[in-house]
Amino acid sequence: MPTPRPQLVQPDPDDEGLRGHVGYNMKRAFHMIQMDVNATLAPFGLRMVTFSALVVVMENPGLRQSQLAELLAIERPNLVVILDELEQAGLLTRDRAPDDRRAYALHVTAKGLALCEEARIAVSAHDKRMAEGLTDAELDMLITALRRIERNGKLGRSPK
Amino acid sequence: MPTPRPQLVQPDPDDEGLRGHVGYNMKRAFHMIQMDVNATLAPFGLRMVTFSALVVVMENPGLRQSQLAELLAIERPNLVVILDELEQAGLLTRDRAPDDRRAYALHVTAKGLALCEEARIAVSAHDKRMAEGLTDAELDMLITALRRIERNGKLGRSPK
DNA sequence: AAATTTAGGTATGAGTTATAACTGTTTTAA
DNA sequence: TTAAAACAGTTATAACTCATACCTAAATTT
Repeated sequence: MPTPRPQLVQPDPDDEGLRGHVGYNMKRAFHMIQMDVNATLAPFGLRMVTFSALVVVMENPGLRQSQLAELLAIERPNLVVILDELEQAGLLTRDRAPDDRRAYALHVTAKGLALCEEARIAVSAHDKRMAEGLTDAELDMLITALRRIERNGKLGRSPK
Repeated sequence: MPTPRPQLVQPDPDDEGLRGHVGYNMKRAFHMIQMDVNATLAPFGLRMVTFSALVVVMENPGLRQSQLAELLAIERPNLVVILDELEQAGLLTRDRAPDDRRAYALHVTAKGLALCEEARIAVSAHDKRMAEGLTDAELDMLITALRRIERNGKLGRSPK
């Protein structure tokens, strides 16, 4: 008696088989964060990357584009349009570097500084929202673990 | 005396101003994981999504496409090409559901099962590699935190 | 029986990331 | 002191992911 192929086995299907993998959970969590942070930054005319660039330039005035690309782990060609966006919005300037006529020294404008401060408050609120239910210690450990994973990934790829 | 604008302030520029935000750290960590897991799965002809789909179908035989899309948080249109890929590779089948002529019941083939088991071992090795330096307890907490964030994001968006 | 909903699919557009190659400038070396 | 190499920024482009609108066939509702 050939048993017919079962069509519906699980009464309540689930993805628990994947939940043990870090990558799967992180992909889903990151997707949520990305949605939320972009919605948070939209009123400021910013995206996650442009916000990141703005903060780093603000805290490292005079930075070169290549340095910024290196810090943010972004390819230089992609950074160009990001800076175009920020420059056009009047949030930062590309000043020619006096000692190297190839390079630009990046500076945040007063307008950029003000917007960045406001956006930062909004992002911090977003952080708090997304981390609801986690203790401060758990949050610290989360960030430590994420940095550890990033570092492990770097070590694995191209020891340079 | 008008002071000239400083061009290089930080001797060693950094992105510490962003490191306090969960999203920034997660983006970078996830990027590393994605690189590594895709490199890990490439020899099997799989990507992160196709692997995920394969595992979930394997553990929930007879699943409908819409159920799979729901479980993986993927839009139905995007799932189509993923299943095309897996079906063409002979790893799973789309069997017409006897009780509903619109629907397909998904099943993993013997070939798919074998490949999936092997790929899983490779992915587990990848997990271990990426989590090096974290204790089991820390890893558990990381996953718990990620699921918490995912859930917080879901609650925030579309209460449905 | 007509209207609505559902399952799967097609087509398409937006957004992100990566690569190759180019211009102009600086540095290194012959 | 030129010639070669390296570097800063840019352009163009391709691959991949994700989302939306719309279509068909079949089921369900009214």
